[in-house]
Amino acid sequence: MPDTRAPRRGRPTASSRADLEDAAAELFLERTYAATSVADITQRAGVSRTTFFNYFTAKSDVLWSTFDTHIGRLTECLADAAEGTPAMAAVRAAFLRVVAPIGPESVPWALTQQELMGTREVLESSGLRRFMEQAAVLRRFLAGRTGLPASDARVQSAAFAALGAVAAAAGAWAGDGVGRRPLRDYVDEALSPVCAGFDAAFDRSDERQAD
Amino acid sequence: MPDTRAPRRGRPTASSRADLEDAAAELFLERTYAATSVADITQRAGVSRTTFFNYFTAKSDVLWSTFDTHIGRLTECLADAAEGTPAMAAVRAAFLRVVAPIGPESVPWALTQQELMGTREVLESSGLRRFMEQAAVLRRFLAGRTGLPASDARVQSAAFAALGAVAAAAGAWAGDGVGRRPLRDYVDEALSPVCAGFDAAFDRSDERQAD
DNA sequence: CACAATTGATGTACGCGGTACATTTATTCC
DNA sequence: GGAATAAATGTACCGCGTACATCAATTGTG
Repeated sequence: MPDTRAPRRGRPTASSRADLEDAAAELFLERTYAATSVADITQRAGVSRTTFFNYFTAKSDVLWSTFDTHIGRLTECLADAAEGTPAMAAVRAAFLRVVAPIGPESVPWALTQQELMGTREVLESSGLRRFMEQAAVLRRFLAGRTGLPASDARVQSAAFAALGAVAAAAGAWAGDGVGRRPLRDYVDEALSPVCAGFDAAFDRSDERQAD
Repeated sequence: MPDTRAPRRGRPTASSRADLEDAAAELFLERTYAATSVADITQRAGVSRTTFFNYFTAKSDVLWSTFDTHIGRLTECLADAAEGTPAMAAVRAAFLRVVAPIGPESVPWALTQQELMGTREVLESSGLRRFMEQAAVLRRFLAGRTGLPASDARVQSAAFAALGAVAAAAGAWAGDGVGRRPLRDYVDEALSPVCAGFDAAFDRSDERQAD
């Protein structure tokens, strides 16, 4: 985003996130993620180790670069959702907007080549922080829409279920070969039944609350 | 479990997991989790740093000791589930069995005193590995019961939703004060709607599959 | 009782991730 | 030609986790 065409003040950036990502991807493929140190990455990219941490907050962030750029829009996409629609339907719409710009070509390597890179374990431990962050976003939204507390079990279940569906969709998307359709289609299919089911459940709870 | 009353062969254990847990709990309360090093813990417990890693594989494991001892039973409890019952009903029954022995008194400190100990963040990053492990267990079970592939979005959604409900229940349980009921009750309430909803959805998908 | 076998505890050394911070280099604005 | 700004570097450090060799205490056996 800071691709400010107009030259800003201080020293211009010599390297870029993309440079580091490329170098990292090469090395991960050559010797797996675990066997590649941050120093290795920066050495190949031709920068100092310190520079790496100017661009990423952790080694595992490299694997999540594309994800991180898109997922930030979830909050605003939720805010855009029409007031009248059921809560989970709004969640579904928001997710579809978020993943809309992700074409069939932009699959992260970390997903397609888990075994090769040995990233499965890291993806889990580092991905789950992100999972919880988005779960918190969804919980807040669902709480606002349903009137239930954010700590309510149904709210949390719905949030987790939605994220699980999206994760499953992403997995299927990455798993399909070159003939894969855009991610949006997978997410749509995965979320439909989940959202329908929970919206029905929330409706019932509304009735109960009205007592 | 290796509480073999009959004395085994080699040198007997001088310290114990419990000793280290106690020492750790003290220090976490005094200076938070982050500010406590493994060396601090072992020093207070009166053992060497190396010994810590004979009892735990990571510093964060201390927070999950009770959880880890119980959750291992999930797989067998699932296996015990009657064949005829719907898949998610079986999941619910299995979870209820797992948490049955957990009384109102055995709340882990890490949950009740998150702010004090500063464990929230660590609980997330270390807890999520466990979350995924159990999610995999549930996915395998649900896939077997429903005939769907373990990678199916509905299967994964159901697994995540169930775990989310259990997590929410545990949070509510820990959040309630001394008057809390046994964890079993919270889990029961949280899982009921989720399991009912997904079992219904799986039924519909069975019909569709029959086409 | 001596001695092997076993098993827990210790010490040492190291690699790596991540942080902090001071310093240098390159650019724009005045 | 400077300030001011911002990126890049160097250095030093801490703590987690691992590997591995060594020591210590116990049981069994001849």
